Amino acid sequence: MITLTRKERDRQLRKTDIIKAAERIFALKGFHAATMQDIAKEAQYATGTVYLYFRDKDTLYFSLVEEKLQDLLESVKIDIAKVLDAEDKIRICLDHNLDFFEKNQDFFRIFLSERTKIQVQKENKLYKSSVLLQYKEFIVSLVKIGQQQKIIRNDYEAGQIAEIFFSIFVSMIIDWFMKEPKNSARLTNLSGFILDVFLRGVGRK
Amino acid sequence: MITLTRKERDRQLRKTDIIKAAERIFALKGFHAATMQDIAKEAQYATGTVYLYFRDKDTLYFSLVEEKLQDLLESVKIDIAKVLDAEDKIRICLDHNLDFFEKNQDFFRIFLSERTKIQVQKENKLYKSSVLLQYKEFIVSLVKIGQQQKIIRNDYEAGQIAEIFFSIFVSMIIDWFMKEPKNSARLTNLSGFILDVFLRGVGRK
DNA sequence: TGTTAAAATGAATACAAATTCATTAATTAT
DNA sequence: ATAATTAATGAATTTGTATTCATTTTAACA
Repeated sequence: MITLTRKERDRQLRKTDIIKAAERIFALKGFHAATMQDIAKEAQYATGTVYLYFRDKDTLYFSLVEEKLQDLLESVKIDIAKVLDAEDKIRICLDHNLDFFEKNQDFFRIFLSERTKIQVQKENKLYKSSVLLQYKEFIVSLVKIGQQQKIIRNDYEAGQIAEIFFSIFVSMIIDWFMKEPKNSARLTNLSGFILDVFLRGVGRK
Repeated sequence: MITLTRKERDRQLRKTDIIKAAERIFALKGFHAATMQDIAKEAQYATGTVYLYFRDKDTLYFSLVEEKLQDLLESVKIDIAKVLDAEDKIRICLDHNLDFFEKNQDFFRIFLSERTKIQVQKENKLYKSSVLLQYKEFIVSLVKIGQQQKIIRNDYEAGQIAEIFFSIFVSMIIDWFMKEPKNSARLTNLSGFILDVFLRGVGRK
């Protein structure tokens, strides 16, 4: 049975190769303008080969989003469990995200366009990005911990506050990406600023 | 020459009809999945007729975005000029936007997907959504007024703060849209909450 | 009311790209 | 080493839809 396992591993490696290529192409051209040929070429395979690993273009796209987000979410969860203080948890979550997206700029572009979609209909199948939902749920849970520990107001809904937290840091990443020359400063340097704005606002006093 | 003018007016009316139909279809299906046939049908014209009014699909799409945003921006600017206090200006801007997007929910979906793009390449032509840029510039100018009047911190860049303001209110609109049953409460009711979070943050103290 | 011009139609065309599949190459087993 | 199995190839097929244009309908005008 060792043979089977190695085969499986090989197959997985090739899938990952294709996903990496797809990531670059989708980020560069967007979902529709990216062709399966582009992706195959980038991955150094023939067009048909991609179809041996992914049923169709949608499946490839969703596998990519799910896999990446899953990785991010898992690693954030592990690190967050190490501390008890809510503000620390939030800071760690933020740092992790900033670090992740700095290292995965291609994926960030894809992530951005996914953010508002959540689900996509094709024929009679309905693909839901369950990980994106989990991701959002996770942030809500963080906010709730903050509310319990009294560092976050509880006269506002946790869902709304989570949405605000999320949108602030996403907007700061966008802002960072826009600036030339890229990679001038580390994105993680913004973590203090973002947390400050989130907790204390931008008011003068 | 009266004939010519009336003709022009008629033509404009038909263009607006088509834009309204396009708005519904693009919002429902997204740019790529929306077909020119869908749009023509929705506008109660034949497919070819649409092409008598808009060169191609991209042009139709951009006309729609530009026209709508232009309207919003103009009306906000007019109302804002009526007051001098920065916080009043910001509140009016907010109210206007919330009211506008509540009344133009289809357009909001389109707006969302435009937000991060700004420009689109087709063949050798480059379409820039200049109004979206103007819109963002306008918010930056509001923030600067706030900084001058000392209600907004000036140790942060106006551009960044504008991005934050923008993203907070967009995220609150998304949140409102998600909630069922729709239209439960007026979106404009959120204006106080948003302004509060923006200026004072979500911290407990 | 008949003639001409403008507008609308929608089937036909063009084209791009997703997907398939008969063929070829590479691996594995004997 | 050879056969059998599995993987890869990429040209051909299929599909979907933007765009065109010959024809029909409507409006303008005398």
